[in-house]
Amino acid sequence: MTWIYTISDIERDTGIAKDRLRVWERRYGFPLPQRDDTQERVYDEDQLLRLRLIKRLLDVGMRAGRVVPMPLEVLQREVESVTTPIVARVAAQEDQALLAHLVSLVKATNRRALHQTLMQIIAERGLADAIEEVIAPLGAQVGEFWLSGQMAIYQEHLFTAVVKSVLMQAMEQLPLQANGKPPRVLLATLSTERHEVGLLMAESMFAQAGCERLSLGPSMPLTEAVTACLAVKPDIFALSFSSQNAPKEVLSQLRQLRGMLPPETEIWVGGSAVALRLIPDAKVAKVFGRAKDLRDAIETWRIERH
Amino acid sequence: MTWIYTISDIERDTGIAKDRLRVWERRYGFPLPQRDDTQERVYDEDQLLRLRLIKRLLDVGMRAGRVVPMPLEVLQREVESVTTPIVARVAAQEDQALLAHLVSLVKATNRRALHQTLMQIIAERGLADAIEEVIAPLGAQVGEFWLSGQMAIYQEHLFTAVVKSVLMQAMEQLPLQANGKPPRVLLATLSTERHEVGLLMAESMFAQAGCERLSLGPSMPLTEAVTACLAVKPDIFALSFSSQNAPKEVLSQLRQLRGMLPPETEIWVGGSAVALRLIPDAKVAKVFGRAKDLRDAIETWRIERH
DNA sequence: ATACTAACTTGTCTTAGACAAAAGACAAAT
DNA sequence: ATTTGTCTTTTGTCTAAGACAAGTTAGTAT
Repeated sequence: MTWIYTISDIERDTGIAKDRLRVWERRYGFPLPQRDDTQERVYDEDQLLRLRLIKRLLDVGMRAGRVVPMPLEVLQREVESVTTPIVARVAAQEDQALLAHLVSLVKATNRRALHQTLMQIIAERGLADAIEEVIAPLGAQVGEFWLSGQMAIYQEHLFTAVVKSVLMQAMEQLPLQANGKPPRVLLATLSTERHEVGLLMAESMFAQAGCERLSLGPSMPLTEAVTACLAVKPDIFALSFSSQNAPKEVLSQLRQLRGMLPPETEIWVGGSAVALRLIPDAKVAKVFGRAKDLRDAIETWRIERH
Repeated sequence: MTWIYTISDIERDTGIAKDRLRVWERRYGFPLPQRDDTQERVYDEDQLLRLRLIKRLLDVGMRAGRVVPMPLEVLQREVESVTTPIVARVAAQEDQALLAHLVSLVKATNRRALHQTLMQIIAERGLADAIEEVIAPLGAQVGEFWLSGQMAIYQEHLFTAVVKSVLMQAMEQLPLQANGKPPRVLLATLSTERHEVGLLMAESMFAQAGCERLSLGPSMPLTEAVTACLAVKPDIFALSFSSQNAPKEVLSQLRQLRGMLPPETEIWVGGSAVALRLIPDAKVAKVFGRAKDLRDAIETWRIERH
């Protein structure tokens, strides 16, 4: 069975806006969908696949004029060359076997075993190290497998669901007396963001450090995030942006936020969004590339402020 | 300081598509934004506020032509009159005080106390009863408070975050030997859906009943949900639709699903979406209005099939 | 009352042109 | 050799008004 898609379906699936799809068609000649009886665009499976790869390459900063007209094989080659080095350097040598095992559990949709194994790793290494050394690298690897078609989206979702459950459970099991120390942190993702795991990993790092934390969960409208921040008055407002976000949007939202929040509230951001590497001056927000940096930054904050 | 918004900001914040905003302007004369120096629409705080209320009334099934032109005061009155009766009938008399207390914890953004109290209630009543008697009614009440403006969105998010954590934790703590019984259930929400709590409550009910369950979490693209279903071959595919979904979309997605899935896979749906009340025949999907019905249905399924 | 048809509502699609912001290219200045 | 400034190209999103398919309501006939 082969499926067909409307322009809305494609937008929902790939995150590429309708206007953008139409203008690509006009300018680059791709995608050139069929039309139905009322002249409306009808896309096929192949086009969806290509568009997913295109989105991924745009997300890492390539330009539309170069990427959009590429045939499927070239796209696959490009994506591979972009992602392979990431996966390779993401985990320590000695954990590669463990990662392979965990990946196999995801592929077998073995929820129970995956959950147990991850909980055990957290028990052995501690929450922060488990995230840095195993969970984050595993997430990167699962993402790459999904992209290259070696893993179905539902398996990636399953993985995400298990990780969420594991992290929440692990945070609840942290010793209680460690909680409530400064800095006070408010966590959220803004409304364009659909990925919650990055935020949970950040929250876990704060929890491990004993910070007093309050997570609003995913998808807060910008204005509401500001309201929350003014009410809660945290020391730090922590945000997570996945690579699915348009760089433009990320920067504009961060600038708006910085303008609306009182200057004494620090903004810390993390995640895989490219835009974060482009934030020019630290006056807007403090950017974190790796979980480890977050741990150090909390230490530094405490030394400086207390 | 008063903020202004572009049409994109408004779309992001309210979830109303740009096309829709423009056509409302043309047809109903609202919102009539100012224009900037390049003739682009500039919305103000008041318009955003009105649009948020309008969206809520549309979500409960009112028609655009009636709602969109309403002035602010009328909108507020309408919202109030819609929500009050719902809250009144939602919980048993003897739990009203408890609910009021829990609401006060949400309003005080007291995450810790809320979490502890809910866990305690689950320990006393069991997961299923706690959901039916306390968590679901509380959710309804929080939703209505949010709707009527007595509670900020961030407080609703906070509540949601705590409930997610509580339910996940509670499910993990269920006795292991109770798991693995039929029916096998696959759970998901489709890609338009942003609300995860309804799904988690459903999952909890299945978990309490000892069903073998696999949750794909929120926001699965329709075609991927089908792929997952064909791979996992569950007895039941359970879906949750919140009221934020356009009724049109819900019905069309359910019809598509029913067409794509093998007939022996039952489709069970629940949630606050208005469209669910319109599903005419049980051939498309089995609809659940209350958590209790789900419990009964699992029993019935077991008797009929085993 | 019920069923059927007709009229109205409403959201989303269509077209093509315009333009601002970002990125790239390249020369001049430090 | 790097930085700085300017010019050009790229790219996404805005604009307009029209069309139409589903869904909803109203009206008529049975």
